[in-house]
Amino acid sequence: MEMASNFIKSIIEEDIASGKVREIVTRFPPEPNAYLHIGHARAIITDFEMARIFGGYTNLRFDDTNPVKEDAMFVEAIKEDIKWLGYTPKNVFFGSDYFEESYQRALLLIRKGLAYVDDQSPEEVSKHRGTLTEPGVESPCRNRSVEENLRLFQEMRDGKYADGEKTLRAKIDMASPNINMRDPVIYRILHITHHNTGDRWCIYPMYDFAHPLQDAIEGVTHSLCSLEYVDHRVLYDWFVEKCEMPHTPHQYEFGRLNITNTIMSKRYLRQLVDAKEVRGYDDPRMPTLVGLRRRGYTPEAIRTFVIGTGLSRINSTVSSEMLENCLRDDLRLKALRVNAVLNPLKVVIDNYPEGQTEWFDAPNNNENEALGLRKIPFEKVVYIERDDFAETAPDKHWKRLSLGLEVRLMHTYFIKCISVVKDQDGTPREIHCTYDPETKSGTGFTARKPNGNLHFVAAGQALPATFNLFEPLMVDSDGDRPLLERLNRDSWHVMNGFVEPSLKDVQSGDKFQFVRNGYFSVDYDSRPGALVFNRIVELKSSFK
RNA sequence: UGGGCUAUGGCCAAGUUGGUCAAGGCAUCGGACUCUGACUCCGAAACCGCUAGUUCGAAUCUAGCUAGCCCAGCCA
Repeated sequence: MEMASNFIKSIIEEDIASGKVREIVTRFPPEPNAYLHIGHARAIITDFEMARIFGGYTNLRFDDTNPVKEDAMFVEAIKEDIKWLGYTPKNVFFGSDYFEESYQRALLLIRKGLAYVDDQSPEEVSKHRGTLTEPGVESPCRNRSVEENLRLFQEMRDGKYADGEKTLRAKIDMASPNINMRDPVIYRILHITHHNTGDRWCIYPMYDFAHPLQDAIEGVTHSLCSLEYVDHRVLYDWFVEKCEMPHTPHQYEFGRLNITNTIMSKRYLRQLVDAKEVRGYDDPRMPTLVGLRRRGYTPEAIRTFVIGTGLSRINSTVSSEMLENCLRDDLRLKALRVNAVLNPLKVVIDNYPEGQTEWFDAPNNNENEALGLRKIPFEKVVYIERDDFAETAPDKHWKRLSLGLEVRLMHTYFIKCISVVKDQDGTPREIHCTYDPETKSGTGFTARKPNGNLHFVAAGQALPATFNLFEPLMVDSDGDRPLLERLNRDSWHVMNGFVEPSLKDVQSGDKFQFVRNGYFSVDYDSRPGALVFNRIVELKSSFK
């Protein structure tokens, strides 16, 4: 699937047409402090696709300028997720690779009288910043001499000051209506060991200063980010210009991607894990890439979803059904369509010989012959879904089994229900049927129409299996109450049933369509003899 | 009158030298087909946030208005 027309693509096309840029270079700059989720997928896919479409390339750059928040463990996880999505960065860099250069550029700013060391405490800085409607007040340190600033900044670097004691600030405009321009802090003191640079530095650049410099150093042409950075763009441009960067990157912003009934913020996801409301970041109900992967989502489905939802300057909330549809679409012709009974009801076929097993050919995918055939067994005792039987048909639209009605067990025979054995409470324990040898599949029998086609599993050949069915962790319609209050605590249902024998040797991650039910993926915990399947999505159904 | 951004059917989203019926996807509702109530195939809905202008003609131009989102971390 190709990306449709969107405003960023148009900008790039114009830039190429006008000769403004020759090769497109983008970057994906995650901060290594969390697992990636499907919201990030939009950024990743946009960054990589934009470069790919125009024959350029994309760098992966870990934005590790704040050692208090970051963790090397996420570096590998993020690399893995990007690879899984199908992308390969041209280079893998770290923001910390540019600490020395950033430092030199800060020095340049100081020499040009465009940066100064401030002695104010964080509280004072905050107080003097002003408000949305009132200008800020200038720091008493604002007009220090270049020499003094140079000396102080050197001392900051040398570790003479404690955390928070001093900062380096850009000298811009304390009265700017854009608060980002009110002398933003560009270096802060942090006596902490950095996962990459160890104890080499105790001053670290802020995002607003570091990011444009990193982009410029790498030769990024189009620096794509989300809408909340619109107000930072003027600062971005200011730093590139004032620091005299030899290359001028440009920032473009697009809206974030949200999905209905899906929690997407780092904070909430962490909360779910910490509160043990889910089994970890790779819980199949989580919107993290590791969670979606475990659930069984394919990278292709995620890519078509992201590309299909388009790109604009609106923070959009796309229906989760769209994502589900992308998964079905991806697996429709790829997945083997096999039989699984999640909630079994025993069916005894009275007139079928005891101990006999007949093997029938069944297409693995009736829309894709290339996937071939497999054998499925038929026997005297089989299982069907409990939902596929009702003692008396509820209405004329009922296309399943009932007393006196005849249905086809797919790829085998018609069976007719003649009696029901019930438990004390009235629930059917088993039902008795007869089969009609005349109706054998493949013989071209057309004398009667069955009242439906049911999937089944022959009892003697059935493999026991566990099925995990999922619901959203929360529902949007629950309003604005705190997350943990509107959590759906019954979002994971476990069913125990059977699958057909052809599934004996499935491997973790294998995907199937369980006929008339949905798409399933073999869970990581699945073992031969103890199969575990996760339902990725249900099949659509017009059954009411 | 702080600054910035946005506004096209239920949800996304094309469309910007003004002019064939305002793409497409998801969802929804009908119908056909079917050895999956799946798939597939037909059919159905918007006058483009509002108002007033410019024009033979505007979603596309102008003015005013309304609504939503973002910004006061030594976070990113």
